[in-house]
Amino acid sequence: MPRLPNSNEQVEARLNKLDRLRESGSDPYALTTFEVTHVTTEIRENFETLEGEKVRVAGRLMGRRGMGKASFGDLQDDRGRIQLFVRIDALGEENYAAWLDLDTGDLLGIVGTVMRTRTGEISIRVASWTLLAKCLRPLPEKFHGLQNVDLRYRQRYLDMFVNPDSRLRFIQRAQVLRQLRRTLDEAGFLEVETPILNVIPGGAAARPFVTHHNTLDLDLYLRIAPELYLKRLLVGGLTRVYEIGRMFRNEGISTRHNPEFTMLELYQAYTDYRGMMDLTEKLFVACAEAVCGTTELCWGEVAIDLTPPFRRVSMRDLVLEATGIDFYALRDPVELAATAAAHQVTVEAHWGWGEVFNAFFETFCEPQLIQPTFVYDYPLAISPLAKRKAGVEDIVERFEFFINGGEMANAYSELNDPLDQRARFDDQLRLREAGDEEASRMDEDYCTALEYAMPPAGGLGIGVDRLVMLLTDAVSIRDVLLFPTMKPLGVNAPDEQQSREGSAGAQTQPTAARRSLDLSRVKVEPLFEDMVDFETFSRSDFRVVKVLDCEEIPKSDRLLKFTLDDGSGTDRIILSGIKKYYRAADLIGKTLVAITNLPERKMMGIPSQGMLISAVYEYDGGEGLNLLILDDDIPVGAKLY
RNA sequence: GAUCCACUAGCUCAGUCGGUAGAGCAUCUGACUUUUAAUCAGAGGGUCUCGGGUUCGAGUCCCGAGUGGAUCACCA
Repeated sequence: MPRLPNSNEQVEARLNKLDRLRESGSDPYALTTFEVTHVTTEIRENFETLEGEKVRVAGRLMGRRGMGKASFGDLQDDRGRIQLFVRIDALGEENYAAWLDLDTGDLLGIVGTVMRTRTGEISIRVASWTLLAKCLRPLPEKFHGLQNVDLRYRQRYLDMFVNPDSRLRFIQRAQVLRQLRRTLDEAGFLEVETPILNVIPGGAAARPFVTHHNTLDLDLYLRIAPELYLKRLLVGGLTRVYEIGRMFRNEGISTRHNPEFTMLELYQAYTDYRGMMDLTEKLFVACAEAVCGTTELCWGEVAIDLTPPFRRVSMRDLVLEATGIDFYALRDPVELAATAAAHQVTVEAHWGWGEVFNAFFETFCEPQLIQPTFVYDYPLAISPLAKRKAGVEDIVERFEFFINGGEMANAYSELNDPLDQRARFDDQLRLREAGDEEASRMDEDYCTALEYAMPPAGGLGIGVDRLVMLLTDAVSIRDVLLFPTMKPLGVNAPDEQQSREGSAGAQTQPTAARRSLDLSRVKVEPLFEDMVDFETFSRSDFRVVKVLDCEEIPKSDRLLKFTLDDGSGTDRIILSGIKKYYRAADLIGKTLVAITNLPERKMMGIPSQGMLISAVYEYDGGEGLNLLILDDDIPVGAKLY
């Protein structure tokens, strides 16, 4: 019987070593401290002064090369590796034997002197060592590391100590965050924190995650953007604010999207989107120099040159250049539709000029924006929080910043006209009512804030994960997230969670129908080929009914007797042959569907007034059946069409 | 959500035409007092992701499921 799940002979061998250690009185998990005087990289960098000196280092044993009465090992700490040199005559026979019993992955404290080997490798001659924690599982292959991307994400801790690139990437991520803060702090910005739990998710067009506060009995949303809170702070008198934090959007996952991601948003009073372009340049250059030491980068197959100034071009000019169409001169709806059709741009029914203009940009221009490019002057229709551009109808002062065909930043001259803002929210509400789930919601308090006057300001949002991807040459956003969102495996899988909750007592249904089915074993009846006309169909009266009482018919092994409320005020009795699928008591109070205008029929001497509707199918050779159980909110007597 | 691809030992990967499951690293045993992807000799280790089907016989062919990856859609 293995002592650990997912055990194997290698795990057992390590467990046996653990047993021997404990029997000999040294518990490898008992130590609490170890004094460390140096890290590995320091020793290598300062070898001249440290040679022959005593050092104390700690880390993980990664490689071992035994030579009989002497042996080598590689000790890895958070900065790098250093070689250990161990000799039997330094440790004594017993202690040397214990050293040989160590495994790769074990965490060690080392005391020794700095030396250089015959081949020139800077090493530590081990005088004594301590096992700080025993590693019970074998390490991935030492040369190739951990390649399986699934395992790298699910077991990031393994990935991090086995693949140096991975560890480096997260160190660089921290450098990016530090540099963003440093640059903004030096420019007089104040870092603030605004709520993640929002009553109204605003500031972007995205589907939110919903959660619930029990005490307030209130549905709350995880923020999709901090924008509306940060701009309230401008009203409050702060002139330069920023927030770096996690946003949550309930949307697809891709190499550039994760449901939770990190965004930098900042607002600066008394400037506009041109000021934000300058600041974007400054931030990108500062981060590139801090992390890469240069502004000439490589991202996958492409060379990216971040040397300022970055290209600035209007959306109008880009589309004109790519397609020959001047959207500023294409205001007629009929002409617009014809142009879209001619260019095979798919248009949705409710789209106006702005949406079509944007679709042209996205289709014909966006993928070509490889080198850093500010695209400015966006359609008003897709920018409900941005200020109108003077002199051009339906255009706002907004830019998006692109690198390698992807959006890296988004900025506006912020809309501070309270009446216009209110009208824009109203427009969004109309879209929402028309079914656009991502249209903004009205934020009454935000409108009120604007009524107290918000200074003219520029606002900027930067996708921090994408910036880190660029600076660390990562192809997938998951490579720059420590723990990217994954579907759970094993005990945490959704199916298992359900069955656990079920066995906890809340769900008592014993039926075969409730368990999850192996769909490959389900067979259903072929669809009918004979058609029924609508009139015939609509003469069948399907009604929502509630089970007032349900009892088993004593002498029948199939029948249950239902007393039903069908909304008519008179109880309806229906007998149904589903006893082997459901227990009578479990069905009391359920909301079901019955057909109520069938001729009365006696079963076991009792008249049955209709049929309850079930789903039937063949499962594994036998019959499968599920009664249609509806949401209890549906009113009794409601007619089904 | 759609399409394509992957899943074989702890890890990295082979596996031919459908015919007894392979290597390297790792592990275990032995040799070796300056190696560094140490070396040398030997041994053990497999629910071929899961469930069906075809077949005398399936890692291999077919169907379904799971997880992951890529592309597309979505993400103004």
